[in-house]
Amino acid sequence: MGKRLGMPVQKIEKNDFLLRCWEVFHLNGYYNTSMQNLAEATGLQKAGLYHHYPTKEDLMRRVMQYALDEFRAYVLAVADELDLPPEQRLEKLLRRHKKLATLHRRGCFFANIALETGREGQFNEVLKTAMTEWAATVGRILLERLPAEQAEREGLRLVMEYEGAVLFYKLTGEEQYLEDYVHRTVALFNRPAPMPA
Amino acid sequence: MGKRLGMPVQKIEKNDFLLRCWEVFHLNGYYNTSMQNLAEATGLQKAGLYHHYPTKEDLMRRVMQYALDEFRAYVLAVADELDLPPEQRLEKLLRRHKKLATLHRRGCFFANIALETGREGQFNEVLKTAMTEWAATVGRILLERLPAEQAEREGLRLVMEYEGAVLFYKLTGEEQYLEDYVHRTVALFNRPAPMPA
DNA sequence: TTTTTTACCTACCGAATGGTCGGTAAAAAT
DNA sequence: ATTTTTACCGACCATTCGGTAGGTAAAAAA
Repeated sequence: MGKRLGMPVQKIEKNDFLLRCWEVFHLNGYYNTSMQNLAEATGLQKAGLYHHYPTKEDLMRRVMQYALDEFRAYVLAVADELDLPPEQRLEKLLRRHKKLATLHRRGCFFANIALETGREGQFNEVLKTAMTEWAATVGRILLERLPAEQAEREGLRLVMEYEGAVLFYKLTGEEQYLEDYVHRTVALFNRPAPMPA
Repeated sequence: MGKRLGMPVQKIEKNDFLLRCWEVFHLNGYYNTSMQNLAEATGLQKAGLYHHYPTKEDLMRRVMQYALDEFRAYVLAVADELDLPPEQRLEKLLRRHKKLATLHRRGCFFANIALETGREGQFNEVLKTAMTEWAATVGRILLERLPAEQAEREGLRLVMEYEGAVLFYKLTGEEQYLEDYVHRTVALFNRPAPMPA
């Protein structure tokens, strides 16, 4: 697929490479992942990594961009499946995220890295983009059933609540926390919305 | 203050020691904190730390227990201030947690460590205790205004939403996320509770 | 007064860390 | 056919890592 030009035998496709790095970072966190770990996971040698990326931080930044792209394509894109009614779109979107979170029982990649690096951290820009975009996307779905201002607020609130649910899931291993979240969110949305002004 | 017996000149009080370690762990995370960092923060030498705690993991475990004790005494204890009406107790409790979260802009210590170490992590037991105890405490306050089952569910949900708000706060630095959370939570609680069955 | 116990230090260990250097081989460009 | 560009590797580097060994000094116990 898509051979790039001017290269001798490439051992691994770029997207495959980024995926494997993402898996390792997601599993171990940023600081607890070594370049050696990444080399083993991708089949390259450590120096091979440095040929493509000058530092670990740069590599991570690239991985985060990749994760954001995948997140958009796999989760957020559901919001544009306009053949479905908004309630079903919301549920489908939430279930996709749930599948990601439970994949290796690692929860939300962005939240993990955000809380690990945090305080004006090196990756805050991408992380901020991911989270706000997510909240905005949920808000956009809600817009079809709720007044504009309320939809936006509620989209943000739902994402917050979801991240909390993931935290409890990660701690306990109980998928029920996520399942309950999806249920009560969908239920909330299937009603005429008895929210306070 | 409480001199312990059978000791030569102690350089630092035990609680002061644990507090300083907690600060460092809270600021840098677990993996990104070295024993050297902790030594510098406490005024001891590295080997001095190992005299008191056999491994970094053991030390962290002790710090987490300390954090849990402080959390109980400073935040959760508010739930027992029965001279206040439950609404005010809830708000006071939330504001205390907010003060902790904004202290060094580091958010919730327990959530940070949970998401960093996670997957059947070394500290999950204490973390689970902290989080569920917190949710239960909020639920106990709500019990005075809501039916039992609903109070428990809502206590958990409020904690989840709070952790999500902290995540956004950490990413953006916007304290407003936390302030909004407190406002809408207290507002929600000051009404006759229009929750779905 | 001697012995024990404790708190802590200096100096060190092997392993792992992020990162560099100088190659090699193959495809592509000339 | 030659040169350039690229992907990658083995070996290495200084530093830091978690952790240990052996000692010193002082308070407490005997």
